[in-house]
Amino acid sequence: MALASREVSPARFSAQIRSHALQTRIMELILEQGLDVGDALPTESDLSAELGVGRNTVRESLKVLQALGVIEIRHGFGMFVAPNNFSALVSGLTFRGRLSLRHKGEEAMELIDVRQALESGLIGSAIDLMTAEHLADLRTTMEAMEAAAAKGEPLAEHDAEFHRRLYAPLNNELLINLMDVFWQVYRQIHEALGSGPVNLEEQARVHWDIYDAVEKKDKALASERLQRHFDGIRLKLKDVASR
Amino acid sequence: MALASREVSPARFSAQIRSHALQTRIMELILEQGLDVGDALPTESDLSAELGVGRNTVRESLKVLQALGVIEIRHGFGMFVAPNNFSALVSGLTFRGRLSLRHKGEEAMELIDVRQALESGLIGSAIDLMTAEHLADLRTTMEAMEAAAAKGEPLAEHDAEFHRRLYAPLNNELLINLMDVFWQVYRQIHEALGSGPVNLEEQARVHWDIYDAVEKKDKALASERLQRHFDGIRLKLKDVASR
DNA sequence: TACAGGAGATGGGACGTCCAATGTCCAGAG
DNA sequence: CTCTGGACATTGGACGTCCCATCTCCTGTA
Repeated sequence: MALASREVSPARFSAQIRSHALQTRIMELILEQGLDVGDALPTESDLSAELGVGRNTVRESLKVLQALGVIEIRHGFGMFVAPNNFSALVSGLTFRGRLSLRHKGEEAMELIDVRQALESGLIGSAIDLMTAEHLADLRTTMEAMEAAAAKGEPLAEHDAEFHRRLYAPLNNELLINLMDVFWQVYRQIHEALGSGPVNLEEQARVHWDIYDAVEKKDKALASERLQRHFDGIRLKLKDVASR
Repeated sequence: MALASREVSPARFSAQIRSHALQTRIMELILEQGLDVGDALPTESDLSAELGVGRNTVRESLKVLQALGVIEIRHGFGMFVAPNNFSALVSGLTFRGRLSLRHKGEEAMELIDVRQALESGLIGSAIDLMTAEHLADLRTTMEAMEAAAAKGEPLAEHDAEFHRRLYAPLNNELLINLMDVFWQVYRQIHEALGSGPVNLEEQARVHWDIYDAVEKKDKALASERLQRHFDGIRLKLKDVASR
């Protein structure tokens, strides 16, 4: 990590800078005009005229903003300031992860590490803030997961829901979104590579263990069991990557 | 491959799905052809022909992939699989943060929460893995920060560098990138709102405190001081947002 | 050998044209 | 009067063409 300065030709990114500038101008325009989530943007033609660039160019920027979750584009209707949406990251990160799996799956593993750090780092606060209602929600999710496991259905959705609800007490939408992103990336990578044999009951049991620890408000135990959960995921990933 | 299911997509998001599909096709193409970081993609014209869509359309997708950090586009030369790059998230997150700051600054605060959770949750592992060399790097950064503070220069860069190096031992690039993103977003939001009076010496001192705890390998103390650091940031943000 | 500059390739961008999806609104049926 | 269906305007989606801007590489000259 000694290399502090990556060699960069000065003009090498001029084009990127220009197009990034256009995106920024559009965002500034939204902010300056006081538009809020759900409000409509000017039409493509208007923007094109207002910004003094061709419609194609403005469209490229708009597509980027859409991909970044800044705006929502609805064919035949208009463009609107988008509600919080991090699905953008999923594509990029998934690509990254899959690309890395060609080598040793390092990046995919890093992703799990970050997820683990976030979750086991925050479980304590989540337990502190957890109400009976939150706990009931969590239990409901677990029961659904168990039922799905018994029927041999995939647990993916229930798994995601469990983690979402586990941290709902923190009332931190950014966190939920981030964890969702990580989770989706993991799932997509796993899907793309074809999952090995999965033990649904085992999966459900691990989650029940976590739930029990949370119910008992035993932070240390919950944290440790989360760690175990992620260790399992890591192992699965390593197995897939080594093929 | 190219599935013939060109059936009607009556969904409200058919357009989004179509354009997302194109992006995915390009990424699949990269993965299938075994391209690695730095390798060149086909030219825009080739892609346009190969994918059976117009050049403008393919360009829109390519711009998105560029924004997502998947590819790097160099004017007059070609397009290449990009090295890890998270600058994309910065735009989206910054916009989000500024949008929310107009109201209550919730999301900016959430961002701090996530950062705090990540950092104070991972400081333990970082300390475990920290070598003498890492520590020396950290100290160098601190000395630079102190010098800057003495000269009345802004500490922003040194601050970022400190946090980067603090977690370098984990050898997790994704984590470093994420923290960088958060830091940049925070800084941009702060800039956009105009920062209040800052006490440079105080800022440097807080970081020295953290450094001392790390040097002593006192995980609990380091974690606590990190918490204090973020509490300070949170306070500053609240102050700015309330004006 | 070194440097300047041209050639060729490639992305950047602008229009213009037409297609497709969506919401609105009005006419006509009941 | 109410409801329904279709015409219509609006707006984004896509494509083709043309030309410009920029880069790398190679050639030729000093």
